Amino acid sequence: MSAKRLSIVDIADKLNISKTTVSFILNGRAQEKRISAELVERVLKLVKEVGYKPNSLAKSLRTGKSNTIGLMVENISDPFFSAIARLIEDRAYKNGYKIIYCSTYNDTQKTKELINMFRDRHVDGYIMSPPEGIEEDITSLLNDHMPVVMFDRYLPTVDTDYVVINNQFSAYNATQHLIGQGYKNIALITFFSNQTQMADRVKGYKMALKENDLKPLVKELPFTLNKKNLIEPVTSFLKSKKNIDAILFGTNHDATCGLKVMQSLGISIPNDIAVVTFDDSDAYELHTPQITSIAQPIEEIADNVITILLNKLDKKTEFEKNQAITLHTELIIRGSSKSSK
Amino acid sequence: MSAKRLSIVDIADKLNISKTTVSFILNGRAQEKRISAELVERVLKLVKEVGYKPNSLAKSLRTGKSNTIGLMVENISDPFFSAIARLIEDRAYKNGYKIIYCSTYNDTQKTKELINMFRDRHVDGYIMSPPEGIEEDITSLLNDHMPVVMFDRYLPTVDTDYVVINNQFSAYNATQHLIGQGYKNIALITFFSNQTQMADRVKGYKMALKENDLKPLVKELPFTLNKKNLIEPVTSFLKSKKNIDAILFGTNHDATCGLKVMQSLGISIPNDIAVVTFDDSDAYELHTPQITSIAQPIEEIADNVITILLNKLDKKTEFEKNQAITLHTELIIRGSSKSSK
DNA sequence: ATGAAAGCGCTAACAA
DNA sequence: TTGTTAGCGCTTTCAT
Repeated sequence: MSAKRLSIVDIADKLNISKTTVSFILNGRAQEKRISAELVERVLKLVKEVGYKPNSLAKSLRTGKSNTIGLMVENISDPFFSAIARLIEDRAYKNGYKIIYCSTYNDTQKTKELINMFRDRHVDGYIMSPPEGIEEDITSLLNDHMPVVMFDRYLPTVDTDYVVINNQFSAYNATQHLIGQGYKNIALITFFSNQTQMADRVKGYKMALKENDLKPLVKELPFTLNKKNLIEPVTSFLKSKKNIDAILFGTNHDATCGLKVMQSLGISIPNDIAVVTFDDSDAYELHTPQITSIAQPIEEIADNVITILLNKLDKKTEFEKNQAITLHTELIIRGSSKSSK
Repeated sequence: MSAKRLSIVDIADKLNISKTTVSFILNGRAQEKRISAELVERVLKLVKEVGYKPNSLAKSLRTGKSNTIGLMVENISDPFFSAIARLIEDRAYKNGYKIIYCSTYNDTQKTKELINMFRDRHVDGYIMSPPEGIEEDITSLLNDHMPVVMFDRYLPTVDTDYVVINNQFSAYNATQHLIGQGYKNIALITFFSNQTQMADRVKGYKMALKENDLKPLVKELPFTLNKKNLIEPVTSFLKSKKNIDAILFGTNHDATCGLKVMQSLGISIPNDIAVVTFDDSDAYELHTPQITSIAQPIEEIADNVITILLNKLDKKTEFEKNQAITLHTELIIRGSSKSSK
């Protein structure tokens, strides 16, 4: 067992032909090179017989193409990102691409290093939910003609393809819904960031309030992997703001934590406080009462992202206009935001 | 911008030395090769200045090492697996390894192909939660001296390292807990598989019942990504078995689905039916009542897995005994399994 | 219609 | 102490 791995030369030698010929045949250029059908057949047969597989490293070194996509998400263990990752992975593999992935944890420095690693490994394209402060690195990537597709958020000063949702309207719409149900003291609890998606959510929320002459109240949380770190700030916030009658959560992470706090404080939903959150999840459907959520079109997001990237990867002509795709969310109204008044 | 990427020769030329010297210095063999500290300094300075990065493909081609780990999980969007993936990824990157990952969906054929892809890409080691029927492929990997670490389950007929939990005892213990609370008609609802973890869970469940002269009732579900496919079988099962007073779910996937069905059927927990499930999750803590769960030691699992693999990767001497690590779960008793009698 | 040979960027045995 | 050189396995130009 474990015989030395065969190389293209071995194949060529066994058939007493040159490795060039084998290479042409294996790369589907037999026609073009007018290699006899008979020879093609023999080569293919032997290849199958001995289970020869070209060494992809050598191939990559030579061609400069690695058939690898670098996928950088905020956190692979977040349900939103892992769902997207799974769908992207599927399509990528089906198209002959492998995925190298990593989580950025919104850490700029870490992301810079990761980009370097990816670059170093000659990934053919990048998919990322970028943290702030890496505009330069991305620009440098683009200058090297690397395709980069962003999702969930984008960098306003960098011209790339991206796929996002209509964050501002989604937040606006959700807030209007709460207002329509008679709530007047609506807080927004969200992790703090200048990233576009967050900025837009805050904007939409404030706009709805303004239109109704209500006062915004935003509680910004730090970005943290550990929900435990959020318990304390959320608890003290809820304890100090007794007049809040509704909350909009900016992400599922924030909401899950917020719900736990409300549970432990004995706050009744929606009687004491109504709840709406970004991102849907089984947990919200199972919750009593069920939680109203702003559901992102996960499949559509993943689909658009990978389609755009595969397209760019296909064409030599990479001088197409970049695409900015904005998808729509669905406000799923459930018990947590029904008026109790 | 986007100047042609520098190679080691460029560095050597600029300094009028040979690329060998540069290579030695960059690989920390300057001492050993007694290269003058002064030269080392000059090289390092230039390298930093121009931002030279060795081409890792070329390096891999030459050394046969890719500094890549292949990670194959059942489904990256499952919270259990994505949590493990995140932790493994972290440690891997900290140790200079990248991760190529994929989801197997328990599909044997797909997994075979993926193993070939990984092998093709010269990953240095494998981490996987293996589906059934790939014993041969793994054996072949082992014969080629590739380190393979399994987790969540293992293949009884293949001698590899693996990290699992004490499934049988965990199921036994949970079932005993239900019995202790006075429940007598305890069903096990789980996705069907001959994989070790599932077989052991069923075994533990049955053993507890037998000890108490109770009758087992196992509802096997198909493996499916889409929870919708489980709704129907679970619903009809619950409708037809009116005398069930408690359920043990085999995975979080099954439980989440089961809870939805119970919700829609208006089954009260624990009054009508008590519930315990494998795998803990925020959703269960948020559920009303909170769901008793068998919590797996995620950090410990990930930690052991990656530690074992990194060790193997480090040593040239790979002829150490394989490790079989069995970790313990924690039965977190909550409202869903408290006696109502 | 097929082959020889150069070279992708790197490491390491061997020379000097 | 440093350099020469032969590959790793593949693609591709240029010959034949």
